[in-house]
Amino acid sequence: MPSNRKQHLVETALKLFYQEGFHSTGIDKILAASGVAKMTLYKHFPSKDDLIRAVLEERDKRFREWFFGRVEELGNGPQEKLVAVFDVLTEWIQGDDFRGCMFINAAAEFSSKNDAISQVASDHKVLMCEFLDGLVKDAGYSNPETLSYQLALLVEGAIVIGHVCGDKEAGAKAKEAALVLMAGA
Amino acid sequence: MPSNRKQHLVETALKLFYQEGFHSTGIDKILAASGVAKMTLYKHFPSKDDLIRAVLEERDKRFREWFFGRVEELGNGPQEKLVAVFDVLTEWIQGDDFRGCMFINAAAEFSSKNDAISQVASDHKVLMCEFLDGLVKDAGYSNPETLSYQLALLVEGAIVIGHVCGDKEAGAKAKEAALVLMAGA
DNA sequence: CACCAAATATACAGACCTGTCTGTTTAGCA
DNA sequence: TGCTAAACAGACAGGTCTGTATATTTGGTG
Repeated sequence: MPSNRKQHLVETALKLFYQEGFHSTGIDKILAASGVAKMTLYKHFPSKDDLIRAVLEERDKRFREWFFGRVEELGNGPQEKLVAVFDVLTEWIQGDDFRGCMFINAAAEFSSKNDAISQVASDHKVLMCEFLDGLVKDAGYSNPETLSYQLALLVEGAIVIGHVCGDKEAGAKAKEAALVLMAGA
Repeated sequence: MPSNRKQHLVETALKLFYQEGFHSTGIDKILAASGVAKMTLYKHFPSKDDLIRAVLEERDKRFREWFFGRVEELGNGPQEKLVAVFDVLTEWIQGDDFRGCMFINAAAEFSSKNDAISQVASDHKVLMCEFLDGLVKDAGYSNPETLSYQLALLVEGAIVIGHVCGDKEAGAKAKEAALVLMAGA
């Protein structure tokens, strides 16, 4: 095992940043939790910001992999997959470790002047929207961009209400709304 | 003028916390920007957390006052007011100083272990939902709770996408979706 | 075994942050 | 004018944070 230290650092930081936030999680806490030496961290990541960016990119990769994969598992046709999006969303929100969307949280913590981090957050949301857009197009709706954007609004709304208000039913309620919008489109 | 210092502190902190985040804004920055002495701050607020709570409570008060008032201005009947919600939302998102919802941002920055701050954020969202619920009931919809929750999802979704992706049209697009949901209810 | 690169422990610099302490100045009011 | 309470300036304590320097230990490979 060559340098799985780097991966291990990202892993640990991912968990801590998500659970406690970026500013609240100091480098030392990540080092203690991972059992890695400080010099090793700074060899792989020139600064904390670089580590944060790496963590966000990893999170984006994993989350989309999980989310998209789960949607494919649950839904058979394109129409069913579209509905499954909201079942997967519900699964996520109802999970014990749910603490909102890491990218929304990052955008909240880093003002827009931190372009690099804000950009990763924005990119993630764009990729999520594009996934929805693909499903809507596959399902053959007219005006697909309109519908997919509207479904994205519901997804983001459910994440926020699920997090801020702790409403575990936010995903299920978003699903109901989505069905209305899909029926009307 | 006796103790408008306290109010002035809240004012300055409100602006800085919203623009740059809570952790990124140090006490000293607030003092420098407001021209108030440190001892004065700590006389009125025992800790930074107390100041943050006071700021959030003030923000909640002002924001709802502005938002609700603006909705009343723009809409005549209950139905029109419901639509106006999304016009006011759009106004907000399109404003130059828009940096998302301060309560979503607070919830992101303070993990749920900080009960007091998370509670203020949750309370704010509940009050916003109740406002929507009142409008929906006035408009005479059946299943008002269902519709008002769905509209709330759209509102929160638009705030998030408007912030994270910088999409100034998020409010207008949420309005379209709202009209579909209202027509289907 | 010997070598070498990687990772380690640990101390430290320097910045910043919250919160306190001390003494001075201001401003309203009798 | 003189009293009083509030706000002031500014130094300081104590902690935490990021990032660096140094010297030691590990672990894989010839």
